[in-house]
Amino acid sequence: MDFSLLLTHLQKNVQLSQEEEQLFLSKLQFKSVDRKQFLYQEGAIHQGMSFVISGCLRSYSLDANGVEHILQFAPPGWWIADINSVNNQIPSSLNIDAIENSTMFFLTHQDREKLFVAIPQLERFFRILVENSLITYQKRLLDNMSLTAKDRYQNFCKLYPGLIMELPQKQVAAYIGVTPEFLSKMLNSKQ
Amino acid sequence: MDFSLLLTHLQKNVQLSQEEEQLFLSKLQFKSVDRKQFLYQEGAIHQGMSFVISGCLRSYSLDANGVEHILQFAPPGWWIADINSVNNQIPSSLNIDAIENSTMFFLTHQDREKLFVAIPQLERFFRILVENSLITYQKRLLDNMSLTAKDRYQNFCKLYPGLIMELPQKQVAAYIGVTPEFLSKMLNSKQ
DNA sequence: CGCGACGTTGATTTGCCTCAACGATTGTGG
DNA sequence: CCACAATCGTTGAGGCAAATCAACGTCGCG
Repeated sequence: MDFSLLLTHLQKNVQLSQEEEQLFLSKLQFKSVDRKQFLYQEGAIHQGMSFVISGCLRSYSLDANGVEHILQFAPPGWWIADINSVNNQIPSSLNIDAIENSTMFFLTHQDREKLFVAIPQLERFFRILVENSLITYQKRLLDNMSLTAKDRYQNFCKLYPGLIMELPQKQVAAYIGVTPEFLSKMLNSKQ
Repeated sequence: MDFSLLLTHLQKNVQLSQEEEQLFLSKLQFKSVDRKQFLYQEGAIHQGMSFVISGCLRSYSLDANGVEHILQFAPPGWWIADINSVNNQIPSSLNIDAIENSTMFFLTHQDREKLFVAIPQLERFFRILVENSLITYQKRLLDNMSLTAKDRYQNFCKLYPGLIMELPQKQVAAYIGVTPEFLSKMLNSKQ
């Protein structure tokens, strides 16, 4: 099992002792999800969060008309979860599925709570993680309120520079908040 | 100095010893900001976060055309800050000002960091706080992508039930992401 | 009182959506 | 290995939600 990606990520933010590190890693469950398969679906109570090792996951909701709106992509090195469902143990309004065949480390809510008691620094790690996440969502919300679709597309290209190549256009459209048709016209119109 | 609102808020999430509680409170600076005055402006490096005791603050950005987009209202019992500027000590892209004459407890980034070392449970408190905040921003983002202005308005009424009464309509418009003119027409059209 | 901020209303415009049709590509089973 | 279905991107015609611009009434406040 290759923990190097996760450990690098961890050590960038906090320092754990050998024992703490081992305890943390021991709680992780390896999972793999094939392309187009769900990790969790809307309506289910999601049991934990995933740290993606390979492939790519996404979380999205379906609106009243059945249209997908993508909240997040999770390429390797990213965490993904429906925090609301996991933390409060309530049915999720999100779907999480794999865009490509993917592998991940999975941490249940219960295990995470136990780890927080045993390893206070881990709580610090997740606080930092979530604060950074909050910053990006606040920025994205303001961008959605103030920018045109074209500008949001360019922002997307910067945020996920590697991803833009290998992602179907309709996924990008569902992320920046336009229809696939409109994105197509936008990209093919001069200027 | 009346800490009761803050202490209630704190005790709902974590248990601190008497000494820890005192240490925490000792780091808070009382501030008051008059109506229409800034706590911090765009371009400045924001120094900390505020817990509102009375009145109401707001954070917002100005877009390329000078239009305001409101990220958050903070009535009594709410925290407000530009986390990105505070955490990373970079110039803010947000303004924070007072809608009404307001009072608050102010906690600097430096003091908060010191407190996290002395009181691990406080790090837990803020992790929980930020996770809940993240949940609401994720929901708001999805709402912005999938709902009509009318539905967003109704959501707003639920989220800030007391506030809707005393808030100028144009502030509500700047929060839900429509022009004041359109909100006016929306509210005055039957159905 | 008079000014400035706010809400209202109307005419017009526009960014983006809807629906529909049609190639191109992919992948899958016979 | 080919045939067919499914998925995706493209393009066009038309429609709608919301923006823009402008004018005007009202109110609170210095």
